[in-house]
Amino acid sequence: MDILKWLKQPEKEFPPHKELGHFNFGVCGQFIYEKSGLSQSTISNYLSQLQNVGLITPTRIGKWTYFQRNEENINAYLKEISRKL
Amino acid sequence: MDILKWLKQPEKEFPPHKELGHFNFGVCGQFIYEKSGLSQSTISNYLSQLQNVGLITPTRIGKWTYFQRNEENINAYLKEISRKL
DNA sequence: AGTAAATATCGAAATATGTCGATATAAGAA
DNA sequence: TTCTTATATCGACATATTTCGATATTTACT
Repeated sequence: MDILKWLKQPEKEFPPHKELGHFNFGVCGQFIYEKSGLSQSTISNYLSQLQNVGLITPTRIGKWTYFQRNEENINAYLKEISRKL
Repeated sequence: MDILKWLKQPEKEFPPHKELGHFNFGVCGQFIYEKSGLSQSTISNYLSQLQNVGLITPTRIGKWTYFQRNEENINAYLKEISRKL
């Protein structure tokens, strides 16, 4: 599952958001679900775990929730990994 | 389990090797086992998995097998992780 | 109020991982 | 050759992770 990777370049990986017209808040869950090939519940579960550990930040706008990378925490996590390895 | 981390600075983490007198080939499995608090079979299993994926390199000398970090592969792995994240 | 779309939650099943004890193998020492 | 020590392998079990379908919740639209 390459969700975090996809979120690096949303315009490259996903169709445009009809309502919003931009990716400033990341990508809506529906698109991630559709691209993933997994079930909606599985993806929702993934996304909420990524939220819980702080690697992505959700923004709800109307019916949609957009998910964007939290670069700060991702970098901190990478540093932690490189300390462990 | 911080085996890879321990192997970064063997002189700091382990007693000296009686027979060898240095850590040029890394640290013997026995010391890693003793420090770990896990069973010998578990540690041997860990070590062989780390070998299989190329993150450590074993050197058998007499009765002992010494394990050292494979910095090249560790760095490649870190890069791969940072691409995925 | 009623319906539809996006997302979240719950419980279950399948699979993977971590860990062990017992046993095997390899090498040096007696 | 036999014994001891270091390491590897095997089979089993417990726990964790992945994934699902069903259902609940939230929000907008009719």
